[in-house]
Amino acid sequence: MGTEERKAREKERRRKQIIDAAEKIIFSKGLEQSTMDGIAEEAELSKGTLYLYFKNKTELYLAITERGSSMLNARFSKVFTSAHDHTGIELIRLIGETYLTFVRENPNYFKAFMYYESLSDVKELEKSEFAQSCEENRREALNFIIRALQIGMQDGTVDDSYDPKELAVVIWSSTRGITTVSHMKGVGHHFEVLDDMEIPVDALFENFLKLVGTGIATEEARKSR
Amino acid sequence: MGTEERKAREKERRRKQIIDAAEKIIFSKGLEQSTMDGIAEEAELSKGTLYLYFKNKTELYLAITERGSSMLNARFSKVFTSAHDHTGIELIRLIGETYLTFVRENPNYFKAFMYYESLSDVKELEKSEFAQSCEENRREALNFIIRALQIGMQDGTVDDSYDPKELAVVIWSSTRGITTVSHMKGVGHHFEVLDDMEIPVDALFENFLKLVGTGIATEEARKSR
DNA sequence: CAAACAAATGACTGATAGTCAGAAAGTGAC
DNA sequence: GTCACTTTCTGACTATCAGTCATTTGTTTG
Repeated sequence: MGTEERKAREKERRRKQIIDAAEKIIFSKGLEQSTMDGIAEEAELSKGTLYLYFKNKTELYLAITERGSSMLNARFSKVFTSAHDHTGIELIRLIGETYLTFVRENPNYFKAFMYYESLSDVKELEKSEFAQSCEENRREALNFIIRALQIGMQDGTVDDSYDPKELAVVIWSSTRGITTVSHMKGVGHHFEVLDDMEIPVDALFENFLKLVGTGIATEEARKSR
Repeated sequence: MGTEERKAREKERRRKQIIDAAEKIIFSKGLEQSTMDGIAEEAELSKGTLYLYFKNKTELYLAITERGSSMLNARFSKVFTSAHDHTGIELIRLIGETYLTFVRENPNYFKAFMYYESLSDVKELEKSEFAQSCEENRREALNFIIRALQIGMQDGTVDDSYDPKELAVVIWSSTRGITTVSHMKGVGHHFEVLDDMEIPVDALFENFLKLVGTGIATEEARKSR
């Protein structure tokens, strides 16, 4: 009998329903301004039920974060599956573009990422399945970059004097910095400097790609531009 | 009569006294776990008094953030005043090192920076003198980088095909990414990947510098390494 | 010294995260 | 169909804490 299965499925559906409601509320008002009562109402459930599915408010927000991070990874994955004839350095560029596009299209998920990274109650996080999954996604994302770099070192478009793992982390981190800034610019007040200087996000990203591109290119690749 | 002056001075002292207490409490327990009552007790004042000096809890934390950002800028400033015989690219390296060292020595201030950047209630921030000052500091920090780049373009250590302003923002942002990651590694749970891969923060930073160094170097500078 | 002003207090209020005893719904055996 | 049992859900309740404000305490000045 598939009762067990069905139960599990229904539990999943409830979970999704709650996350959906939470997203709707939190994405529109921000985490602080959102109440569990409000989310419960949106989900057409009582507050108590929310706590049957999520340990607390943070955990619920982490579920949203996890959803975002999985969406992002799915896009990274697509870069590899849908584009076979690219050089390593092109793949790196594509990954960067994918990231930036994601942040532009989903500023709220990125905000969730930022919140997640600002948490530091280690014990809380260690226990959370969602946080675990976020870490797993991060690991996977890094592997995409490592793969791209290795491809580049094979096809001669990436300087192989770097350790691919170390370089991957560097690229990942610095890209994260760029996306953070471009996110903040969208969100207002922050980084008025960019407006003062009249620097559009695109120019920022292009310069970053030029910098990274030049920085990791092989001698030959640099010359042939 | 210097009564007015003395009053102003005393007001400043109270302010400082409150920020000191807030720092002590918040740095030890984290923002969420800290209460205004607790801070008031530490400051040997009543809660009401806190609100005479700071509009709300966030504003008080912003004051701490501002303090941190000023400390950081003071260090940047020192790079320029205490080291005259450096090339542009060396200055860039020194600024990066200064930043990273600051984050290592003051993870709590950096955490405050991260919190600040996660805020997005624009109206709140626009009104805050502390947020304004943080933005001013950011502007100043960027100017240090721009100056270093211009020096480098003059002395031939930095590729002058970049726009110095744009490049400065790129360097600032990506460095921010690196420091964020190195901060997170210190704080635990986050970025276990780094441990798995056995990548120390120093290696990360060295690679980043190599990347940026190569990326912005002039043809000649690259050859002469 | 007393009136006027300024600074500080802490009891109070409102909001809300999180709990829990009990209601409602579902399940399955007879 | 109904009864005993399990699972899911509910919403009133509690504890906590940010922020307020009427009152008190301290200071200045004519």
